[in-house]
Amino acid sequence: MKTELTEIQKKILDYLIDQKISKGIPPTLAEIASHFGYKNRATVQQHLQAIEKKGYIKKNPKLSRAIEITVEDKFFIPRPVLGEVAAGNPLTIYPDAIDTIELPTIARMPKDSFLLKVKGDSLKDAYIFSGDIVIVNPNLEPKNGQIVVAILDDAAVVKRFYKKKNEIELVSENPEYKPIVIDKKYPSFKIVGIVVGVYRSMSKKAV
Amino acid sequence: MKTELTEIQKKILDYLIDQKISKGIPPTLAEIASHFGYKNRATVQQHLQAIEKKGYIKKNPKLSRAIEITVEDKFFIPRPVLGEVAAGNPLTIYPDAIDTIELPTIARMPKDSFLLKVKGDSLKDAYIFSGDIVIVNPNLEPKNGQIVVAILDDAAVVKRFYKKKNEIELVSENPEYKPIVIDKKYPSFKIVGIVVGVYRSMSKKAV
DNA sequence: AAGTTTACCATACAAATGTATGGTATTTAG
DNA sequence: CTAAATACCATACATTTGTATGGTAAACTT
Repeated sequence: MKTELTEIQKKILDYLIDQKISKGIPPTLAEIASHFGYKNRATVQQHLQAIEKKGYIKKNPKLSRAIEITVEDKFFIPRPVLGEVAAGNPLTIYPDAIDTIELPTIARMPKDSFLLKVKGDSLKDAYIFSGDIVIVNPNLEPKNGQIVVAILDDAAVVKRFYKKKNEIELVSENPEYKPIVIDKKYPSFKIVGIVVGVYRSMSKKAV
Repeated sequence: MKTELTEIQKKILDYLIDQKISKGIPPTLAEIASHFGYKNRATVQQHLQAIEKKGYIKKNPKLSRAIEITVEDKFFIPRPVLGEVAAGNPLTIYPDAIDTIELPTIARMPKDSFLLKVKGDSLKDAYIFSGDIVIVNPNLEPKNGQIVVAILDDAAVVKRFYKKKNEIELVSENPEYKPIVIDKKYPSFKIVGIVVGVYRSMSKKAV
């Protein structure tokens, strides 16, 4: 029953998905109409009916915002990964998203936190591997022993954090890499955030 | 400004969060009222006002379902972990939740999927370790090479799945453990679901 | 040329929704 | 004891929302 969508229908479906990611809730007919410049909701209504007929969404009648997205392959939603971060030697951070990963379900990012893809194996004894996605929270104070993301001379690293008297030590879990020691006042050093979780998608294929 | 919530207010906030996770959208006043057995929406309305006053939510006036959860420390949402699952030798599965973990909202799970805590190290070469939380989707067909959760004689295991002619082979990544071979018709064997993701919380303290 | 699909508009309406106001009973704080 | 906070109820009302119906115009079948 799944026919192709027309261009406009595709745009509306994209908008539905986009809203569910960014706002957390699907829009109302009025909001869709306003976004696309339609002067009344009936137009949207008819588009939604067409999209539903083609099997991409399911509407719960009478209830507001009750648009369910039923497309199987939209189950996983691409989210931008802001950059790669080196667990071993520093890597340059990318200005924009370099990649997207498929995070399960239509989910909202925790406020203010972001994702980084780890490259390198220096944290392998902390069970973080190349390709893993770390969830970074920039609003927490790092404590000794926690794993942090830091910027050092325009490159980003993921290391375990230790605060000393006048300096900060960033150590790798992997003994092959030596600790980085930075003076606290070193200008081009900044803690980006602490790693609050590690996520790895297994959906595509086996490792 | 963040005063303590009363018991009932806490329950309502929990319900809001829960609905946002499971249904994807916040409930309407009527839905909340019906869930708690209130005979009219005004009661809910007053509770929401109280919760908003205490700074836990933010309401967008006039709009339906426009309840935003603003609690910073609700960054992580408690989710029940349904049981432990053995990566090495089979472990008994628990009927009810054995634990809750704080799952970041980004790693939110596809509908119907659930969490299991891995115990044992037989999958350590697939980078899954004891204590990790696996996200299990019961609605996907397992393909060869994927990591699945299976029930075998009332115990659950996490293994890599291989389908043969008349039997199914469940292999560990760790060479110390031997593959389990099951006849396809073996009665007390069932694939529970496939592992779509692995999550590990790093927030509490360093490993 | 006639019919179908697509893409809009306008109007109308019932139900859902949020909100305002006032009331009662119980508990808690001063 | 009095006042305030809490936890409900009832009623009322303006919007919002979803939906039904009918109409116009362009594009594309057949």
